[in-house]
Amino acid sequence: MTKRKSESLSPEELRTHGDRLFLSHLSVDCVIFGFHEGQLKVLLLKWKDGPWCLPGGFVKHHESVDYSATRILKERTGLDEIYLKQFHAFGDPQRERGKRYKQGWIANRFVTIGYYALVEYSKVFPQPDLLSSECKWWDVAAVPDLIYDHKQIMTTALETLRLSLNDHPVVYNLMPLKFTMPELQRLYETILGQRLDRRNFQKRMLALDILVKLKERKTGGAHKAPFLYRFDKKKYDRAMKQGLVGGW
Amino acid sequence: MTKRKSESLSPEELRTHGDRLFLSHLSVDCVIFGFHEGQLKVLLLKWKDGPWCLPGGFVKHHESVDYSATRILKERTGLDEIYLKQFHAFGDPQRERGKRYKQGWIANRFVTIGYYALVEYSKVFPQPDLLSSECKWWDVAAVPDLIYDHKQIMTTALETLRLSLNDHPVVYNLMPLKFTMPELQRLYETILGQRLDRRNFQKRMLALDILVKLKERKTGGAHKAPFLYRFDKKKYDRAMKQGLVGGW
DNA sequence: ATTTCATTGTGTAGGATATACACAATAGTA
DNA sequence: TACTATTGTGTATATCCTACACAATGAAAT
Repeated sequence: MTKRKSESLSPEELRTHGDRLFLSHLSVDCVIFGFHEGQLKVLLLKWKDGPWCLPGGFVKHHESVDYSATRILKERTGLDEIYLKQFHAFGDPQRERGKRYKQGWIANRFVTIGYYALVEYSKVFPQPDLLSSECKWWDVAAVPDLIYDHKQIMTTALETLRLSLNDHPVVYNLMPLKFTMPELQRLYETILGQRLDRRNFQKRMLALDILVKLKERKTGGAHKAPFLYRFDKKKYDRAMKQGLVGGW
Repeated sequence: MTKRKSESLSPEELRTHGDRLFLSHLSVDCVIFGFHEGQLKVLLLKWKDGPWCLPGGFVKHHESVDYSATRILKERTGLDEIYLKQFHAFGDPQRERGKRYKQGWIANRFVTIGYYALVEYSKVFPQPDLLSSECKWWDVAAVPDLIYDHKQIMTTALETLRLSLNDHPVVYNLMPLKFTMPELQRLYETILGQRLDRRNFQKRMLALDILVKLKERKTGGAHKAPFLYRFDKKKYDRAMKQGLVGGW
């Protein structure tokens, strides 16, 4: 095994001899969530002349899988230091049925490891990769047909996010620096797929003791100006570590 | 690619040419939990002339990863139809440092997918595999040094189990058909690593509405004979599906 | 300038749930 | 027969969750 390999492959080389650079049979797919104008969004790629799919990639020979996910994320969004969490591996041999490539390395069976990312919408500049013609945000509620089992991967990611909301206030990573309580509530509601009581929501959020109420209000809206809040990063980090309730 | 391959390999063939039967770079490890005499147990293998490790194996070319885990479990415990859950993939390139094999297929880097299983102790007849000399239960609190990152894999499994206890009454799979409330409490306590109040525990368990109190008592103990309980499978299954509390 | 209206800010009462704690009953043992 | 560790059951309190009401406000409509 040579010590160093070419650090990049052409699309053609990838198809035929991806194993020069990457582990065989293993891929990574990222479900990248954002939040904008009251809607939960997910970042999708469109293959040249083909279907939509999740941004994904492969694992280099001497690279950790976590790092692969980070790298893919960086390539697609330009973002570093993102909240990124592995949530499930998808290992059905039929998961890629209908694959377009019948030959070469790329035609192999791939087990894919799913990660979801929470990013601040406004900071992202979507970038298609070499095999793609488009890279853009979609409303979670309105994603088109996706390739292979990518729809299921997305659904599982959302499900995981929804559950983790119970014990971890992960939404920090989706919100801008300053935000109003109604905006935060909208985010919870889209993730949970359920309306929440405005007053109880506020009480619950404040009880977490991770928010700071600012003096400013958000003006420009057509009604009473809501206060702005920001996260108290220290308290937020502590809450993330400890978990929220416990149950036992 | 030939359609059918030999369904088994000798240990030597596995070392040198495992890829005839298995996917490269991918393995499965199982953390098999049991409960006996008030202690949470985990099933470990000992390599011939080597360290202890988790029961694991590889993924056949046309087999789902879930099935691989099921197969490995069956081989080690003789059990079918077991509660088995994927919990994390471990993909650090350094995770197998100190590997004994320097050559051949087995020397490759492996990303491993962790599953944990909950089994009824009394039904298990531990069986070593071809590479192992021993297969036996260890107290979770007293497992020896394990190979590679297997200790961390076990810890992560336990952590996952502990958290899932909050929303799913998974212990069904660890208990015998009939059991007493103190026995059930002992199980919760060992999983959680924490003492619980006897009276509140009972109330909480009964409130789940998944237990049936039997007329019989467990005799033979040195004190007041406790009642026996069993799970109401229907209600239990419903509780497993729905989750327990919700939070939101 | 005044009214309108959707929205925000804040509080309270009631119910459900969790926690802390006490005493009687009992099966084997001394 | 008394003793002891354990089990069965209940209650009072605090805490949390849920449902709901009313005043304040800022832009838009009149």
